[in-house]
Amino acid sequence: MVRAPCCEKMGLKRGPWTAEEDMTLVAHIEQHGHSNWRALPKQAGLLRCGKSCRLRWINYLRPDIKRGNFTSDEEEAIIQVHAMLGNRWSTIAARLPGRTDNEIKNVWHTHLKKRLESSSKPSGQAAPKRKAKKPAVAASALEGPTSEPASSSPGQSLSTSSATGYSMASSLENTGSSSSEEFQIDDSFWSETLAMSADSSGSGMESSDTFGVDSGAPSSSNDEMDFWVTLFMQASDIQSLSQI
DNA sequence: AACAGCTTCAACCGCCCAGTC
DNA sequence: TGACTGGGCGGTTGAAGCTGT
Repeated sequence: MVRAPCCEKMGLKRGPWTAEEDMTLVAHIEQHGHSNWRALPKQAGLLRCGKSCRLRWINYLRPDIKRGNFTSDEEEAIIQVHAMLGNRWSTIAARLPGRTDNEIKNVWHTHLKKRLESSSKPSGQAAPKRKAKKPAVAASALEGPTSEPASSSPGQSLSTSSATGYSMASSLENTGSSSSEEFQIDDSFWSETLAMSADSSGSGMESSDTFGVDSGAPSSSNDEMDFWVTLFMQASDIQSLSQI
């Protein structure tokens, strides 16, 4: 089967988006929506392929995007869900309102993965050479309504302070672990968790929307995912209770 | 001050899957 | 039923910025 290339390369622009292109794209989507990504750039007069437009919109221009550093709660959530699901970035992103899969992926590879790796090593060789530093680069490029000045200050660690006012659901806040503590799954976790899941099965588990997110995804395909996420969150509650 | 090395992140690539004809 | 299309996802890349020497 001959598959057409995702977009004709000829004459299409690549690379960083200009503010003008951003404005054009946003204006077009606000006016017409994005029912057809492939046709969109032509309709909007953009010399970009549809995929590129989609990516730009999803990862950067969407009005509900939350920019700026990740809160420690968000980081914890990523670590925890990643521990269960692996590199299911879109699924993880669905649990973090305003965050994109791409952003989460980047944070994972640049911060969290190293953090976990270093924590698993013998103490002493852990810390990255440098502290996290700059504000989000591109956020400053786009003076959009949702771009907020990255709240980082020199020397700010990767467990970012949040100026967003956003906080994760209390289930995470109650885990009793500070942001610097690493999440670990031990045997007691699974025994407690599985026991609990047996109890709760069929008895109306809490909404799968543990983070207060409406992922918008049809439940059928995400049932399994939701199950594990919910399971995990409940287990977190168990652990926090046991620490009281 | 200049340079090299490192880090970050926006953007691209290619594959897969679901929907449509 | 199979071909085809469009959208979505995860992995990777490379330019820009930052830090250390």
